[in-house]
Amino acid sequence: MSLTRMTPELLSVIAERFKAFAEPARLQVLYELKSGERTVTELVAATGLGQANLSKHLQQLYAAGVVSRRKEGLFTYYALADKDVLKMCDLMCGRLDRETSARRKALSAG
Amino acid sequence: MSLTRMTPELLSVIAERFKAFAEPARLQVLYELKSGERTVTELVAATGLGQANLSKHLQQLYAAGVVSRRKEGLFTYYALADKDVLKMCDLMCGRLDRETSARRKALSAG
DNA sequence: TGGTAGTGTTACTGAATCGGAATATAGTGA
DNA sequence: TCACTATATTCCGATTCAGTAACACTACCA
Repeated sequence: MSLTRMTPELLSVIAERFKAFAEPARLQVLYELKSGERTVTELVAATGLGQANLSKHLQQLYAAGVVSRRKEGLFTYYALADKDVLKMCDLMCGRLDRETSARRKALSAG
Repeated sequence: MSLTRMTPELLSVIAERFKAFAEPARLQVLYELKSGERTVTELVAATGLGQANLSKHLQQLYAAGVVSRRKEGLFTYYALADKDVLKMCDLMCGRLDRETSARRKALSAG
């Protein structure tokens, strides 16, 4: 929210971007792409998602600027768009970590 | 994704957290809370959202650990849970900034 | 005690969305 | 050209979700 003005349009765009991360299947894809670019077939095998389903998720991730793609013959290689993608996930996971450990502490303190 | 293992349950939890940010109305609330805690009535006035609608959004934000709350008499004061909430938004906005400026550059170069 | 204001909850409707099956498209090789 | 493979797209049923109206609850005050 460092942006100067918060118009409804801008809020929608930001919400769209977050929505890209707000799905287990898409997070799973990002997790797989962490170790490098992958073809759709590889991602199907790694995630267990259906090909059509995965393809649609990849379009969404691409439209949201979360992943990049590169065509090579029959194959399409997908990769994380930049480092901030993982930073984003780490930040969210960090929040989770602190929360669960706080809850653990609260429970043990009883 | 710094977490060691990525189970389906964990992916769901993370997705839930992102979902809290993935809505213009909720982002608007977070934007308002940036400058300090607010009552529900104040948020209704500031955002233009219906009271029932806003109340539900606040429950979701609270359940996701994004905001904290404090009751005082009739009023309930909501506030951002921690600094990482804004960090998250800034990170996303930063991505947007770079992207739009890159697009601008591409257009002017084109 | 009754009334009022702030907030939360429930029931409902329309819109968005996920997943799968079938189909379409594009590149490759015989 | 024909078949085959990798990927994208369309259509559909089921589920989820935002918004609204009506109602419930609770704290305060006369």
